[in-house]
Amino acid sequence: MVTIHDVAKLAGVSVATVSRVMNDHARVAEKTKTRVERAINELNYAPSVLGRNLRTSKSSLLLVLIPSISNPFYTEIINGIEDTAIARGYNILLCETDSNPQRETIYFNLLRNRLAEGIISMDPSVNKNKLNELAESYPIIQCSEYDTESPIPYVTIDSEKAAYEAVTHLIELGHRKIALINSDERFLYARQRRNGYEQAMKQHGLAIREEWLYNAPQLKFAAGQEAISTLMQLEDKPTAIFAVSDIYAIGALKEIHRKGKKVPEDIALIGFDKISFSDMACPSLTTISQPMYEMGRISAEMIMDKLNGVNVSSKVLEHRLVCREST
Amino acid sequence: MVTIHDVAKLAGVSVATVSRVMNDHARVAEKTKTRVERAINELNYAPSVLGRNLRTSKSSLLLVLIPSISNPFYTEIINGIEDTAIARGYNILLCETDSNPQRETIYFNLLRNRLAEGIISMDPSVNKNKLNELAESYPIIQCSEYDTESPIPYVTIDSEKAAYEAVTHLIELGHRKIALINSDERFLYARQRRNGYEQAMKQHGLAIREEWLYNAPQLKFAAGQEAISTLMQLEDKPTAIFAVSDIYAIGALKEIHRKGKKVPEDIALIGFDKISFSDMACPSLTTISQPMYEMGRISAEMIMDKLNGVNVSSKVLEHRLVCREST
DNA sequence: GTGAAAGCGCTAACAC
DNA sequence: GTGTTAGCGCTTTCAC
Repeated sequence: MVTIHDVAKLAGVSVATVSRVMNDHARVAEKTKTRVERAINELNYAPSVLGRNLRTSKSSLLLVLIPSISNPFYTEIINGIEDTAIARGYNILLCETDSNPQRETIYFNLLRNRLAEGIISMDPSVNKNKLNELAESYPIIQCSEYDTESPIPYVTIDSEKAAYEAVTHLIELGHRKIALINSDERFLYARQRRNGYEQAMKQHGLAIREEWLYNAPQLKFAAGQEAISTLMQLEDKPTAIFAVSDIYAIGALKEIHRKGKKVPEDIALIGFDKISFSDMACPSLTTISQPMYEMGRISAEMIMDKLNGVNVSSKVLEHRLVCREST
Repeated sequence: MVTIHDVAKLAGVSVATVSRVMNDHARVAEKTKTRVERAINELNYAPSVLGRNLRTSKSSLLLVLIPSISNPFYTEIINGIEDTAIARGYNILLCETDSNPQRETIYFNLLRNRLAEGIISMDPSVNKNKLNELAESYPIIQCSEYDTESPIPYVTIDSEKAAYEAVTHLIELGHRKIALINSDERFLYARQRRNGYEQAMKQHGLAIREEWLYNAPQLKFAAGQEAISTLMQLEDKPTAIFAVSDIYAIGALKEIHRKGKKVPEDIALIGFDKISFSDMACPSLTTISQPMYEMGRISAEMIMDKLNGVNVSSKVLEHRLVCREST
């Protein structure tokens, strides 16, 4: 491995001068600079991030915590984070937590070790206490999912309102029996979307039947399919379904077809997120569009502001109802 | 930040002893050990990866290079890599290259800096010269896409044979006019799958018409849709299509429906990869299944073997034709 | 069994 | 403008 010493030797200068050239700090004579740069090129020198970090406590690395890489919702957010971070000289360390506390600890330690400078967390099941503790010393932003009790700034949408609008859309189409396919209600967004659903139902004087409320165990297509199997066995079947994720909606769509029913004629269906595949489903999915890329971009900007000592405050972005063929 | 010195002070020992306890190296007196461990817990000490790496040139970090995080094909491979790596005490630094040479350089430097110990590359458009040069000094594995000219070990499938089987499947169903939706043929897999397509056609005495060969500019649903727009304008329309990625096939499916045609009655369609969406499409997609998770697992094992000085050799895994409703 | 000290590659304060 | 040097947090010889 070629070090700063090798470069200094070849250029006939001190390591300090090489360092100065690398970081173009103090004024270095044009001639010396050229000589050093030539040496750098000749040796194909790349400064050790390790040595530099150890000295400066800066790593230009951001930790991004996601529960699973397999959900297109997250990948779109990550695109936003990554573009923004890279433009400002930062890189991303993508950490799939799998909602596993042990993995979380590993990643948290990277932060405490100064290997990373801050965290953008999208993990709903993250250890909140630890995260709050960490947030006292390090820049942390929550993206999408957040903790109402915590002072950690977040970027999100108004899930309750969005859910309210989704269900209202179904009601306006004439539906009275509307089921909800929800996630695990340990998650804030799941509770919020349920609230939105209930509000819309109540406000229109519609009954909410316990049996129309389905909580999926995992964020997978299969969960949407299973939800339909359950709901279609009911005596009093729903005529419309609000799924809190496109993933569930797509699974549901598949299963409805398999049962020989039609969307939206027999059952209307609305999803949430507007993942790219939602437009490829047939019929294409009516859904609530989240500004995923934008959420990523803003999270990244917020954390880099924090890194620079700028005060940041939480942001709630706009969602949008996208009417397509499934309603 | 609490350092090894703080622990040493509190425990009333030297930093060397703390280090020994941390790495349970030399024999440390049971009593001293307990004392040190108590201090570690009390201070909530986590050793600095930076300091350690600088000293040992080990980071327990693996670089994973992918062109884009948005493709479910890659995410499934990453799951395999991650599970395997974590089980062996390694972590993943996921690097989205966007096929951008500048980003690649950043990530390559992480390796040269000893911030990462090895690379698993899935990037087909990676700078091959640089990668080969790097491979002389560092453990590198190519996953899925590889370079025939290079000595770098790889894990992949037999794309040519798989394509041959896919097309043969269509021919056996009675199709004579078969189109190919291919990727950019700069990529090896694209050339291989084209070869497989041509072999199958020739062997069955079928004509290959230039106009049935479509090369998509990007790996997006839209590319599959555009392919259909083009193919359906032909005078001599194909009756079946082999798409080298499920992404193209799903886009194609959508566009075929939009044009009021039916799959498989009017046009049969076969994809490649068996991404999770492929089963949610309607009709569900016939496709070539790649053992993505397995490819990831094996890549990770290979690179960790290399890290331990074990010799590794390239592996070609089995694919499988999965017949579903689109053919 | 434990401590002292060198040194990994780098930056920055201080000297000249 | 440039060089000398201390020291970031850690591991590992070498003494004792």
